[in-house]
Amino acid sequence: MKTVVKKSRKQQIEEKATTLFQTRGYAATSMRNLAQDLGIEAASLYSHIKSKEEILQRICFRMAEEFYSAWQEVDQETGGNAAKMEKAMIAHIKVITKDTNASAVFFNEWRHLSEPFLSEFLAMRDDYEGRFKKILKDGMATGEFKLVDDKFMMLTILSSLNWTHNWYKPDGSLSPEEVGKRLSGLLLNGLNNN
Amino acid sequence: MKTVVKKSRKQQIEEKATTLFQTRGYAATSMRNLAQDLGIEAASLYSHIKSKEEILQRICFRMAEEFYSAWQEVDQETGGNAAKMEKAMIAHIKVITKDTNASAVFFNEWRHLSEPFLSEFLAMRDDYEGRFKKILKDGMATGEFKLVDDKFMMLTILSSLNWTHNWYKPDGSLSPEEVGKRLSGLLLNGLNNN
DNA sequence: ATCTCTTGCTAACGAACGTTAGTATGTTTA
DNA sequence: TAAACATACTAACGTTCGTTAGCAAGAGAT
Repeated sequence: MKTVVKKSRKQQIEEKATTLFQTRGYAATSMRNLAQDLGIEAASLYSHIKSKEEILQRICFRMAEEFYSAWQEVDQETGGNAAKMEKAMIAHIKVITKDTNASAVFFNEWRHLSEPFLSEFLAMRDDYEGRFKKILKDGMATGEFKLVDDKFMMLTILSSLNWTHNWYKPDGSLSPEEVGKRLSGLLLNGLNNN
Repeated sequence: MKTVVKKSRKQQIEEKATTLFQTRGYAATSMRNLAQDLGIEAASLYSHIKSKEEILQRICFRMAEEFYSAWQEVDQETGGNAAKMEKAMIAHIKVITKDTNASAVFFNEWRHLSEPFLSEFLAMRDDYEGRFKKILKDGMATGEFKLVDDKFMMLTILSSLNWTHNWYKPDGSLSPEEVGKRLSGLLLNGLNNN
């Protein structure tokens, strides 16, 4: 026996929109496209949502929240900075892989947010990136890490992590943890066989 | 004395469009936006170009050509696969940093190409990615590289490289070569201090 | 002097856009 | 049973979109 949890219409709209925004992009997705995919008229959407941009806002800020709450796991790590970095990378990957469509929208479509949401979004991103930089700086101070430009390094790490939404398949052989471990192993120890 | 090379109007249009496509996205950039930035009327654009999409096509395929011709340098490398990989990464970074705006369009807006251009574009991308995978496979066969999933590794490398267009500033302190060397050093040897 | 090329204009086209108003119907709650 | 809510409709709004037609003026080439 399985219990069917009924999704609210608003949630259904958000999910279809996420898929559409991911494949066609926010600006190239029309409300009529979205309505058609749901089998209703475009005007009917407005019984459930306030505007097209509201959908984008909800997607972007929900993802931001998920990245933030996943970080709690990282703060509990008491080992060294290498261990902490690995935890951070795995936590980050877990969030991305849980919903690759929403992640794609989060990473690619945020620029279509209007003010003040855009500024708020960018401030959160800066803060989040700062957390990675802090681990790097701490690890360099203790000698765990090589001395590199922390911003450069942070961008390299995050770009590798953030790209996973483009190729990760939930039905594939790799679990999110496994992907995170491999990525951290790679970035921390390199490809060369020493 | 300096010689002023007069740019054709078509070229000027392409350059302004590149900047606009990069900041607002292709779909969210209107021909009236573009015309206004050039100080003319939207209809006047059509004395020089056939369509909005033609501009996107020219940007995308010009960049593709540049990535391909930069690869010649890589094929001349006679050292090991680690050296070859470094050459490939530097060549790739050089192309990106030469025009970060066009690179951004190339990486983010190609999906708005219509057929048959979209298929042609994707085929080229597959081929290009295959070249990186080949170096990885060869290097793993000779024992230079650790045994990893070559596709996974290729995606990680290219995502790190391709993100540079987002932060590289030509007037900064790092030359393209320097960026490429640091990135390859990082990915080949890792961050850990051994 | 004529022709062609470049460059730009005004006016307008049909289509698509996001959104609102007003209404109807069935379902849940009080 | 009545009120409230959820859901969807038709019709239409004002705006913007990419693009075309037709015309005009200046520059360079023959």
